[in-house]
Amino acid sequence: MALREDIRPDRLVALEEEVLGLWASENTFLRSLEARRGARAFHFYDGPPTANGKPGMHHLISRSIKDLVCRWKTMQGFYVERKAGWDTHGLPVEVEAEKKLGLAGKDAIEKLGVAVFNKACRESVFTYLSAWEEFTRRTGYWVDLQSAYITCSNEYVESLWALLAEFHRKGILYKGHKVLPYCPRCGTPLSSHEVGLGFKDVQDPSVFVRFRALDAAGDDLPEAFLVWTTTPWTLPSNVALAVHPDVDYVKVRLSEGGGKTEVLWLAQARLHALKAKPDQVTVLAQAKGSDLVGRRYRRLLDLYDVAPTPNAFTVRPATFVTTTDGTGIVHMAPAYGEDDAAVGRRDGLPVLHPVDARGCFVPGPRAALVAGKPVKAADKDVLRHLKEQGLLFLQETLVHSYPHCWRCDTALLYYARESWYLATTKFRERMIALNRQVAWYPEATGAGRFGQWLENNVDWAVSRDRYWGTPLPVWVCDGCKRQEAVGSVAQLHERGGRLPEPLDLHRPYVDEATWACGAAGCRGTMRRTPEVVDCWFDSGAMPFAQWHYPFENRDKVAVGHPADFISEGVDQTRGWFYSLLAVSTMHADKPAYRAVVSNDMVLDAKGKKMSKSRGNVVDPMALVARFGADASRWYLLASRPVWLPVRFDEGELVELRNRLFGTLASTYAFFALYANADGFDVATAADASPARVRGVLDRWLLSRTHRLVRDVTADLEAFETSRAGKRIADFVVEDLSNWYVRRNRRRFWKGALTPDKREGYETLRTALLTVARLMAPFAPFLTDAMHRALLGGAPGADASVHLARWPVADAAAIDDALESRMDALRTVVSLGHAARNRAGTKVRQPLARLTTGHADAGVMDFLAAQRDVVLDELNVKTLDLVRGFEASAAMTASLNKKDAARRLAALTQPTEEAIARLDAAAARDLATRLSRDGSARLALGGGREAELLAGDVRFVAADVAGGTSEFAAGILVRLDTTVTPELAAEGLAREAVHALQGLRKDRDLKVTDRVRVRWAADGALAAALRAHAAFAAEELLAVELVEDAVAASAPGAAALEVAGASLRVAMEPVAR
RNA sequence: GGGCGCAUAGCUCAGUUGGCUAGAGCGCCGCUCUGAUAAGGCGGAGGUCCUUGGUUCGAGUCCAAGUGCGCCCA
Repeated sequence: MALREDIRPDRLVALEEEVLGLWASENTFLRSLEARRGARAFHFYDGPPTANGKPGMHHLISRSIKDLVCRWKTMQGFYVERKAGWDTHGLPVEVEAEKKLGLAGKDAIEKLGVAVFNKACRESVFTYLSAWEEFTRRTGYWVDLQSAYITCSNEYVESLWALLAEFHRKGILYKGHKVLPYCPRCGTPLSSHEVGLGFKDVQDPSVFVRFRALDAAGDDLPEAFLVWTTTPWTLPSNVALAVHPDVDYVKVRLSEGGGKTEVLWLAQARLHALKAKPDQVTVLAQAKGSDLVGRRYRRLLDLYDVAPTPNAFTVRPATFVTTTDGTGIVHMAPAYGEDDAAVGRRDGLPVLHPVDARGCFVPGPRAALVAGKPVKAADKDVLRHLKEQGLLFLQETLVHSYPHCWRCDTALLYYARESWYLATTKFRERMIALNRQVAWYPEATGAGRFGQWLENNVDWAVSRDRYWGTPLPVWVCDGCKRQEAVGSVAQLHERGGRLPEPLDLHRPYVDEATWACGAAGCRGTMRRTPEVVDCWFDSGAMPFAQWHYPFENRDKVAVGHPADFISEGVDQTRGWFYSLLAVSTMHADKPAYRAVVSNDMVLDAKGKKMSKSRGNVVDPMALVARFGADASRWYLLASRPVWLPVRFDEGELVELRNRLFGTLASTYAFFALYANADGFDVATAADASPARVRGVLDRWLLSRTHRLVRDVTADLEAFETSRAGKRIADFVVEDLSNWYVRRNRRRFWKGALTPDKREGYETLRTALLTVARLMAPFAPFLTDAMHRALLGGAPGADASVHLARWPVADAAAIDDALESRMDALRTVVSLGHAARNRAGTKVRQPLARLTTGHADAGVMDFLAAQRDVVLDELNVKTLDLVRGFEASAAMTASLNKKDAARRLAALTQPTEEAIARLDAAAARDLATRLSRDGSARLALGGGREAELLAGDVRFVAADVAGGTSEFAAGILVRLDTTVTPELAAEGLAREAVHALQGLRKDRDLKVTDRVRVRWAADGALAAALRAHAAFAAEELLAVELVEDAVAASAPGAAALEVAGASLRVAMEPVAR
């Protein structure tokens, strides 16, 4: 069966469409799964994208990684289930719906009705569903969309309820306070995204305040804690101080002018904050922060009542305290700082929040100082008061970046609000331990960014005061405040909660389910707390919820959790990567994944983030339509490690398509063309192996192929996709195309299908098949077309590369010696070209002699055996191999530091200098001694001496003689550039053949077409053609080549110019 | 402001445990080859390996500080 010949560089995109058609009609993806059913599973979790935005480049890169790994593992024999998912809840969906409905703010939503609003949210969720489906199909991302999990489905929500109810039962889910950025003018909290829009440099007070220390009995001590703040208005709400437990603190006596002294505590590293001269400061005592924990102090400002708790107005430990500014002692107001609130929750501190929704202090019996004032305006009143009380140590101003409302430019305040939390801090040590079991790529993200984040873990604020999300399944009694978590629809029904049909586990329907509290003496009603769940909880729970666990599929979760592999962008570090780990740790005390690859961003060519406002967004579908999914995927996977940012540059994509995919396709096309011409039938071809193949070039290519298999497999095991990709590209371009095929052109072109030629075809076919398999996970389209063709093009899907097994390297096929000898041969050829170039002699002009030599006997023998390759490549008549030839050149020597330096150590540099000083004769003498004795001593001066071994010194030709010699890599080449009349005639004949080949090409003759040629010329050209008629006829596939007068009107007539002379020809194809 | 990462030729990137006389591809200039190729070959121009200091016989590589950029967080 003939090989198809239309796999060509110019048809790459068309081939992709064709392959997509095959996959659709043959169900190749499902077949690839079926073929592995029952095999060992490789578990993969797909992070859910949200379908109410269009797919972008960042989706293409992370999906390319996922697809690569899943296809590769499938080829390795694993069963890799790929269940898709859709993220459907959350604020972005609500904002979209608000826009669509023309609503502004929560009041408008409530007025319209939550039912109508959530209906709009649900409808908007899949706005771009078809775009996503087409993106998935066209880019070759193999994922099961049919069984995709959808986070807003009743089943999914019910699974979340089960988890949340479990957490509530275990005491992990609780109600507390959360500090949110809040605009006092607009009266609304802002999301972190909105906060990011409004940072401005502002001038704020920077003040140091004395907190008077008390002893255990509550009596004043003659010392104070020195504390720094930029928000004096929060001082009335102070309830504790914080120190870092591991930081060194000192108690110092500070002498001011006039014999005044005072005693202060602060961090040793912050002593300079006192702005005192060294002789004014005496250290009285030293303590770790942990030693100070529990110390009491006198309340700074007693403006508002507060219910004291045991830890109130004491020193607390907190690792967020730094010594980069301030005093290392931090004032804590849990109502106004998230760090403060976290410590407050941990240590049971009261929350003092005397500020109203407009940002003004509330009235109070002792609060005249600030009551009714906007908080920022109260700063100066607070400071004046502290100064009067002698509590203000130092007052300055500071310019720093502070968030402002992006709408009205008001400085934001951080306010405490009620919120539900997951007590992740209780699991911090477990999460850290479990994270250590995870293989992170790159490693630094796991240990660094993620590890640090875990170290500083705070409880997860898991509720949102919104509408479109998983309803928090906690019902609270409006009488006795008793809480009940509901873990399933059935439980809800058991309690008497009723839900309207059809079932929809969302607001407002779930809110309608109520029942009598029933607690002793309570006549209250159980009502659902109105919050919905942070959508990160949705995605973090997907290992369980995607299977409607624990209601169904317990067995699947038992074996499929944790996943073997997940991958997303690095921006998910604190998103999905965290929520997965947190939920898995709390529920199952397991990590959620064993290996995670986090890719970096796709930036524009200038290194700027792609954004709509900048107008530099690249549409992945447009890219794929122009350059193909193969090239686009390869570019993202292999242009650099995926965990570095990509600067997307179209020019590089063009280069990649041309160099790698163009070369591969044309290598295939070359094979198909000649194999078909010879009637070589791939369907009956055997796989080539070194044991079967006699040709050196064939054995060499197979050695390179097996080495490639070995190295690429190792690269992929380490998720080093770029390393693997570069190896493959180098192999395809350098080894396969630029050497093997180039060297085999004549072998395949000439003559009939000899056994040797068959071996060549089989070798090339094996190499192409292997490369197709190695490349298939990266570039699934072209490789599949090639693979099917190379297996004979028989109908049926089994020939798909995606059903093939990943190649296994045969160590016995890897021949180091052969490969290094071939390198030497290629060096000889390369040097020969350089010599010709320098001499200004075209390769078409034959030359008589090339002389070369090499110290290694194996290389010499190889060069002798392969002399025809050299002669052909360089168009010379004879190759002289001279042993020791390189020694005849004038030489300089240099120290091979890599090998010698470790042994020579401190003598390295003197030795290097001594060797560099050797003249040509001394260098040759050293070379002689080293090659004869294997070692030599070299005097270094100063009575020192270096012992050198044979490999320690490199010898380099110092002086290349004229334009005829070249030297590199231990090989010297000398070219005899004399052109005798005979050689000139042959050169001329070749010029004529070249011109006639051009004519064949111009006439669109097939490579295999025979021709009949008549020609006429004068002088040297005529003589040359007569002398080399047989050669010319063979090259031209001329059945007849006769010298005869050619009339311009003759059929197939043309006038050519050859080396300045005129050649008239008539060329006609011969009907076969 | 904090954490993490990155910084090597005009561009994109290699550079493994320190041994470098710093490489590749593209682009540029010159020459050349070609009946597989959107290619290939040979040569050339182009580098304070971000800066400063340190460790070492020796630093692109290790350490410290700084600068710039990116991401995440505040």
